[in-house]
Amino acid sequence: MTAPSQAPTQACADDVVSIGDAAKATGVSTRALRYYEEMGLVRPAAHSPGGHRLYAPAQCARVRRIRQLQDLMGFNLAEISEILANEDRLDSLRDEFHRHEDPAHRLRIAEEALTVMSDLDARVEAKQKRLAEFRQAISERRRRAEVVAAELQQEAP
Amino acid sequence: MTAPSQAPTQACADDVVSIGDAAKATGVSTRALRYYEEMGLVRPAAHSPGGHRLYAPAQCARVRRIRQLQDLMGFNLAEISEILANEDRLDSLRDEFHRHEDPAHRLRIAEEALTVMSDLDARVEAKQKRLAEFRQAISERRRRAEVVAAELQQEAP
DNA sequence: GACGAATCTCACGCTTACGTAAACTATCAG
DNA sequence: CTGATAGTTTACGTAAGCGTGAGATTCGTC
Repeated sequence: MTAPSQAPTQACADDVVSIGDAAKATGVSTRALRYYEEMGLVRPAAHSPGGHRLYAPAQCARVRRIRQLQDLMGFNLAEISEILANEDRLDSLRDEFHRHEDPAHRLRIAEEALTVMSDLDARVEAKQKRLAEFRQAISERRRRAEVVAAELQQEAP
Repeated sequence: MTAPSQAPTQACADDVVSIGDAAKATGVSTRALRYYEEMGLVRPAAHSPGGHRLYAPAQCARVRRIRQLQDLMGFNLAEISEILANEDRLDSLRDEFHRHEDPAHRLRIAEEALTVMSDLDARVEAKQKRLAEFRQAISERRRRAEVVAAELQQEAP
């Protein structure tokens, strides 16, 4: 198993930053970082001997991803947790794929990846559909109003 | 001004129901109904002499609309409040439109309706756009995986 | 090694959207 | 008129997603 961004690896030792710098780099508060960790969303790449959290670029990217899913797409942390789990699974499947040569094995991996992506997609599709319907309803009323307005423009210019 | 679903009219006297029946009819709790009222989203059509809330079909429809915007589209009550205000405004513009014959006046009404609808649409468009981008990203990865899987199918059937 | 800044771990506070219990009152069947 | 049922207000409880100290440690710098 290899969930890259989430793995509790002892870090590449290099380019890890403190929680404060990670916060600045991602635009979230240190409190939020600790909260995400508590919720199992992002674990520091390592800890200093004294117990301070250390974040590698991968973790910062993960945090930015979390905010994206939150702010821009309106998922809650529970949903985000599942989505990230799926994405992590995809990454690990990629790794596994490249580590094996056997076509039959690769096929099984590719197929699992496809189901995971279907799951991800379905999750979003539902949300998107509602919005599309809503916009449809608005745009219909809008077109009718535009026709009326155009007619009135002719009548009383 | 005529905001149909929201007007504190003394009701059509007919077919108004108690809060309990309104709750059953809309699928929300009585607590939620009182909360929506407190937040200024839905006012009962009338009250019984003893002070009990009475809901007409229009209010029930409004409540269902609220849940739709909440559950299916992920708006919070503050946003919903604004959306409903816009929709109420559209309704009252419709009424006003039909009460006046003057083309110039009608044109002004139609134009305001158009701006209100633009506002409503813009609100949703942003949300929808994010979701579309997300799905796009997924479907690209998906297509690549499908190609790989197809190739492997050939190789090891 | 000392000192200020940054982190650490509790731990309580805040907002949203209600749930839930308490103590009364209104409505309706009989 | 009498319950039983349903409704009313008031008010505290809850889960999510952090904000904000408090008091103790640790880090980086001189």
